[in-house]
Amino acid sequence: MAYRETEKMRNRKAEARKRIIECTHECVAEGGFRSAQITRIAACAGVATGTIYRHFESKEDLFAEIFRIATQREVNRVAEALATEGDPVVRLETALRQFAERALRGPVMAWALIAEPVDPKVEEERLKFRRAYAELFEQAIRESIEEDSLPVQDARQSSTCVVGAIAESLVGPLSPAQAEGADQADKNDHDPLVDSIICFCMQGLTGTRR
Amino acid sequence: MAYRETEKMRNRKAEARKRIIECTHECVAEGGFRSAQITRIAACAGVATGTIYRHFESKEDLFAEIFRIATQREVNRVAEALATEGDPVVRLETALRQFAERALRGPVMAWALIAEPVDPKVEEERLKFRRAYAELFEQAIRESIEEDSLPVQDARQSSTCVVGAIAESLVGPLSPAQAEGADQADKNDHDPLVDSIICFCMQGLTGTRR
DNA sequence: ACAAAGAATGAATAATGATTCACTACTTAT
DNA sequence: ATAAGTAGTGAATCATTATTCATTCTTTGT
Repeated sequence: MAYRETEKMRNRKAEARKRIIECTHECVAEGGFRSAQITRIAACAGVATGTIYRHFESKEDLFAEIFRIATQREVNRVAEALATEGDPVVRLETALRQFAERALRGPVMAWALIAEPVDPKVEEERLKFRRAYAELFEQAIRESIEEDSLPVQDARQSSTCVVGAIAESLVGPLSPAQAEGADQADKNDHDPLVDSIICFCMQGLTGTRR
Repeated sequence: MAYRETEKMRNRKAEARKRIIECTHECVAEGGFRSAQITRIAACAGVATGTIYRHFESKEDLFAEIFRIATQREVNRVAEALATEGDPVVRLETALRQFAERALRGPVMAWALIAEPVDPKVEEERLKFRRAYAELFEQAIRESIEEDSLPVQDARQSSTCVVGAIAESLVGPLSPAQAEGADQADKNDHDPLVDSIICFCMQGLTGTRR
């Protein structure tokens, strides 16, 4: 009875774990899950490959955790935008814009979260992610319909279309613009591209020219 | 000087090649490019793995060819629907419906063509595929704008949104419905799901309630 | 029937990348 | 200082697949 886990050790381990998570996030944001190999992540975090496995059961588990974290952040932003007071359609538009802007700011990560093929455990997280979005957008659409701010429609389906329209708009730019995309990252909040996407989506929802 | 390639042999080879192509198509339609391994394809086509390489330079080349063929078929259908006479907006709607129905009928193949990550040579084909669609839908949208049948908009962007809305609508059903999807394959031409997608898209394009 | 040429074969090889594990180094309590 | 226990290491292993190539089988012209 000599060694007993102490606070100091717990902290150190927690830090290592955090570092691994951050590096994985970084790798995924750079090239998607596909390019995030354990070896690369380990090197980036400054630990041995084996160390990864002291902190995570498997690559799948690690990825699932990354996914959960990244997703939570996105969903929270949208939820915030939807939680304000005022015209429900305006709130919806704001939330969609939020979503589109964030996605276009980090297209590789957005693609990884939305469409990149992943292993089952990660896919499971993705389903929760989708459900979370569905609940948010759908709910907002549904409320708007009840208030006669939107015409009657299949809220779930409309929500899907909206997410798809935005996703596709960024998958296109993905192959050529990957490198340059990072440059124009955080400067302008008023991209005409976003405007035209949002315009399409809002028209799709409202059936009203804007 | 004994053996000289004869007509009979040429035919036999051509048949083998065709069989390989068909089986590859089948495998891709079943589980995407990812699940189409050379061994599986060879087994399905009733030849040895090595034989595949007598007909195709590499897996990438084979896939590129499959992609080209499948794509050509899809694009042709849409082109046909767009080539008719009459109200350009109606033609557009018909073409979109065509596209959506076909995609939802074979969602795995559609996903493979639209969004599955693939090797560079295949990705190159995908770019051509995208360009072909862009040219079709965009052109139609552009013409409609000129005739004042559609409000002024970024035709390229709208086309992207439309493709995305449809694609996302089928990616959702993909994971759960894969198996059952095949069953309801070719029966009904009037799916309410398609209706609501098309409704959203047309409203997105026109800004008019329908 | 025979020999020359090509086609087909599939076991062996190569390449990639996740995971393990025998070992070392470090922490802690006595 | 020492022993007991834990964390970290990274080369070795395992698994998966594309690709090769020495060998066998077929076809063809004489």
